[in-house]
Amino acid sequence: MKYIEKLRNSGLRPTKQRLQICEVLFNTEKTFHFTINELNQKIKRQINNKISLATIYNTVHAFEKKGYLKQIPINSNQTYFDTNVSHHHHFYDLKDEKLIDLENSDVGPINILKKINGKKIKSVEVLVKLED
Amino acid sequence: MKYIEKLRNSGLRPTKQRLQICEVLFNTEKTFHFTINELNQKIKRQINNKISLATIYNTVHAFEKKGYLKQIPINSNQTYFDTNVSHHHHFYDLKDEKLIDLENSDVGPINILKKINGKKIKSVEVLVKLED
DNA sequence: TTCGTAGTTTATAATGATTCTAAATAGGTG
DNA sequence: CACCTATTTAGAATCATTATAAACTACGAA
Repeated sequence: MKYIEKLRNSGLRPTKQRLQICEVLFNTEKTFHFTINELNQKIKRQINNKISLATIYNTVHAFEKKGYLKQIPINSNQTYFDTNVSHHHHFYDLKDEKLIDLENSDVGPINILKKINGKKIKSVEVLVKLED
Repeated sequence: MKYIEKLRNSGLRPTKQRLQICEVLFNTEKTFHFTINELNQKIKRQINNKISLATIYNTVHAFEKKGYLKQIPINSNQTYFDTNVSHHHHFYDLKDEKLIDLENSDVGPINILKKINGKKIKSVEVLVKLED
């Protein structure tokens, strides 16, 4: 299994549940956006197996801490995650409530002119809201 | 009262509660960021009067719909609002969990090169995460 | 291989923000 | 004033997320 090393290298034991979640999240050409609830549905369908919601929350948060997933800053009642952890941005379609990737190369360079004393910039994220 | 017309013009009846909330939100030099919970505390202190939480939620959402308040896109368990409705951006201090305004003029022009068919750009918001 | 221990998983309860409900109250118009 | 509708309210309901505590598992050491 190709995910065993990945997990071990981050200090996460490669358990059955984590490997199955890896399959669902990373064993695909495309990256995608999801909520915990959507992921739960996808696991049930794809792995044909139920993993406890608590485990899914734990695992997603562990993966996020290790940099395998990114949280997307958006106002929603649910938290959105992204399997694309490269530096990029998002469109948010207000009508369809859908996220669309906006690659870094599709946004001109962003220059933050203001500095905050004693703080470093960790990330710069752009959210472009779309309407019809 | 200077807020009566403002409310009436948006089709909102100028009730005692709404006027008091206006006082707390807009009767100040400075704009600020708040959660519903923080607003509730501020009302209790400043107006020395309790307004039902349901009313505060209703009013804040009504004001947001009318463009008197803006929701700030950020991942938090609580929703943040901003009394500064001009086009601007935010720093988010990850350690202190505090928002700081980033004026439009402090960010170079942002050029979105990708277009989505049939959709117009409604807003472009930048979130700059800060660490120590 | 077996053991021991710390890491994981799980069902379920708890939490906390937000929304809903239904009854009481208040604005505004005739 | 009289009426009708918008608004307020306390409290219940909802829903995502987190905590709990018991059962289970990975894995290094003996």
